[in-house]
Amino acid sequence: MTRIPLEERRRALISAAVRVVSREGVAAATTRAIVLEAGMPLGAFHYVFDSRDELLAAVIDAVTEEERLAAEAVLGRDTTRPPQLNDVLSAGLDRYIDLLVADPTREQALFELSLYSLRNEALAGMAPRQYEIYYRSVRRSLELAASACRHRWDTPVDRVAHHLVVALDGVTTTWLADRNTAAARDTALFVADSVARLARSIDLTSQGTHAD
Amino acid sequence: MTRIPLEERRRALISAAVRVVSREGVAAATTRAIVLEAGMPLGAFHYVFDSRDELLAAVIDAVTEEERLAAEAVLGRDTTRPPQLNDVLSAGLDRYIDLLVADPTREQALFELSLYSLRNEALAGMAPRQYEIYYRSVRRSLELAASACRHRWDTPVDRVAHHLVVALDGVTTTWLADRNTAAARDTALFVADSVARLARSIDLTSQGTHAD
DNA sequence: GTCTATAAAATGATAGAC
DNA sequence: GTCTATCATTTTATAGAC
Repeated sequence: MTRIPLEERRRALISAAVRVVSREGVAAATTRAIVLEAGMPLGAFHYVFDSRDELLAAVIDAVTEEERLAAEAVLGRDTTRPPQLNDVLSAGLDRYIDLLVADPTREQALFELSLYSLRNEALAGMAPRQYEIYYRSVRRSLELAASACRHRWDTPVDRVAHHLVVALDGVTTTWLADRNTAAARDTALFVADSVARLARSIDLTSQGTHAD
Repeated sequence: MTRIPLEERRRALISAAVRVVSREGVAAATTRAIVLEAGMPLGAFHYVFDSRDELLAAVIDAVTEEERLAAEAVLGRDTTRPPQLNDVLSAGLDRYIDLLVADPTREQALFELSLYSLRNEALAGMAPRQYEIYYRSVRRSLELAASACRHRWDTPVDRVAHHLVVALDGVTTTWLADRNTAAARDTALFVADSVARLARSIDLTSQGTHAD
């Protein structure tokens, strides 16, 4: 038969695994289900990966990278460019909720993979790395947002980023459970206002939202 | 052999399942592992439950009730009774983080069970019920806290409770991944201050934290 | 009711023909 | 390299002896 390059097969298997995990969960992502999704024979799996866990590690890396790109697209660029920082943050959070509602199983898969890695010694260290990337990505977006609104962060931006990732995670897990979109958006607005208080205007030292 | 009452056996199996799920995760909580933990023969499992999923549903109910009691103990009663609402909230959140750090696998198990129920039709409806209980429990604690501090909530307390459950969930998932306790406590403080702004003093209409 | 033995199905991984 | 066939385990659930 025609030989398929190793890298191509690897990408195909990771891509198939992402779809299966998202659609049916980590538990259902068996080697059989994955190769079926990829249209490969079962034996082909071990051309590339030594074990299922080795594939899942690659899957975590792949979805983390996708999530990073999505986060920067959602929080980073803003077409309307409103002057108020809380409006920028609120718009970003609202767009994240749009993504969540549009594809709930994807966000659920991220949590399942993260929790799975915490239970598995072979995947130790994946979760801290995954979240380090989230923090960095959100921090970068916060710096851009403040800059665009002519604000500066009074609180170290690392801490602000941590607050925001906590809020994103919490909104996601609660919405996945209760599907109350109105409540999620209401909390997003509260978070945007609260976080915006941690910055002040560059232009006028005594103006803008005061710190206390 | 001596006959064991059905209810007693049921309690023993649920209790054993809680320990196994907490210690090793939902995936490892097989019927074999559970009856081994309970010191029963494999066949005894089906005296009580028709299936593994039926047991897991009972487990979710049990841990949700335990979590409700823990939440009210943590956020509700406060021995020092400080006058400032943000201090009461901050102390409550700090005590929750103490519990999380002391027994991380327990909190992880709650998420695993919740996500598992979302993937399984036989357990449909468990997650919304679980979170409804959390919301009610936190709302009750918020009412007590405000009352003790002679404050009233400007925002409907249902919404405040939702904000707080989001924060608790987010602090938990991020800490489980990165184990950064200092960052978790820092965000807890930020949440306490932000949430406290949603209430104002009963005594003086124009005093207390203003709403905007 | 109790519990051993086993059925029936699914899984990760591999052997071996081509 | 490719892929079928199969191994060895593990799983839920049940049958049947006592």
